[in-house]
Amino acid sequence: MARTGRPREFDRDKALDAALTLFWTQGYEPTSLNQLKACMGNISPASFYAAFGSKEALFREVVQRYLETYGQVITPLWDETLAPRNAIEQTLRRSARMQTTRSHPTGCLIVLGASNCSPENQSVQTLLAAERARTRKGIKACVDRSVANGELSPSPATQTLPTLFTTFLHGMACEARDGDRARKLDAAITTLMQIWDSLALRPKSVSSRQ
Amino acid sequence: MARTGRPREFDRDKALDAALTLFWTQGYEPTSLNQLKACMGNISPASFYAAFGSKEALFREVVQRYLETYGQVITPLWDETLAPRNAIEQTLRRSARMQTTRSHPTGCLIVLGASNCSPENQSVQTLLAAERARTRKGIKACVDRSVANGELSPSPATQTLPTLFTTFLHGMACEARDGDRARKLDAAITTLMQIWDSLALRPKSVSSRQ
DNA sequence: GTTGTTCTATACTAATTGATACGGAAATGG
DNA sequence: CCATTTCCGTATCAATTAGTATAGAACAAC
Repeated sequence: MARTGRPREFDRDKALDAALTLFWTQGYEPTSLNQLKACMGNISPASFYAAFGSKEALFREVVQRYLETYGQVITPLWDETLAPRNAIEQTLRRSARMQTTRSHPTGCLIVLGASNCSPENQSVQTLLAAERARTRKGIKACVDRSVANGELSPSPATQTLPTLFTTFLHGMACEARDGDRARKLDAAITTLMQIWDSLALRPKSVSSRQ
Repeated sequence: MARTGRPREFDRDKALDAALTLFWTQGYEPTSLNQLKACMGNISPASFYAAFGSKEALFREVVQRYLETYGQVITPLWDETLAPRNAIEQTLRRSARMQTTRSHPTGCLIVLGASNCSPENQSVQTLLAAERARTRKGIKACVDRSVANGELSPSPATQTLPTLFTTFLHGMACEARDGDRARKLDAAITTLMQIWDSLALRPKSVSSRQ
């Protein structure tokens, strides 16, 4: 459907990607509209608000794009064709690699994107907290699935696994931001996964290094 | 030594504590001078700058105070009278409890205090990164010490332990901020420490729950 | 009580924040 | 060509940012 009127002069998609990079680097609040407009191709305030509505609306769109691209590293959590152990291991390894890759900002936008917020931006903080809760739930579902299929016993130790893996996953955001490389985190993941094996009644899946 | 002149009307120490709480909750950048002055007892701008110099100088003082109080939970790392395994376990358990205690903000100021920063405040970010590096070094020293005394073998798996524990430690800041309670993290720590035991050649220290 | 010192209150600075108003430019559809 | 639609550039908004200037108030020492 052809739209009438003067066409937009900048590439909305590229502008969104540029905003994603800036928000990922600095976080929500410290990123000013001036910086955003500059990195989006020196667009005017009018163009900005016409195309994206507001700073918060842009951020929400940025988070959405992040989840659809970089954030895909954690989708194994919801892939029931994968053995639960493998799903978690893949999630950790792919996150480690993604968060340490230098062709884009390091760390995780969902963990670090709005970690410093004044009260008036609590909605933004809540947005990311909800995503983290979703991840937590995905990890727990994998462990539950493994208990259900008899690989893991429903022991107290098993019940600590979701927190253990989630805490490590979120901690990688800090380590990646501080300069840790993929290889280092990946090696730690290998050691971490041994906990699973030590709790397994009967091994159902083998370790895979993608 | 008695100082001449009009004495200060507010309690500098209490004001510093109030600033600590505010910075801990919101982080460095989103915390405005107006908020600070308000929570410090509605002190005037003149009083603020006379007593603390600048926002950044206040933050540095706040970090110092944090390290001298709440941050003391990680001092076992440098206590060579403790068995290395015990030092790390104590550090994790005490951090978990401290970060989840509700009589003050949750999470860790060193991890979360300046995670969102614009370029002009990079010095603040660097300040906290240096502290995290110090922690990382302390954890590694414990593992090295354990290898040196023959408890752990210098295997590849052993060499991943510092990253493993550090990542988990820093990850707790996120989990605590998201509402996890001490008991939950503490249980995960119990499971995490089993990795150490599985790598130990000969157990030299027993698990302690403070 | 006077002097000297250090505090506080008020007003203010220049710069920046996120967001708008408005007029003109540039395209489409007829 | 014209009419309509949409976008862009500029100027601007009120509010807030970190930080100061100035004048006077409140204490100590003498």
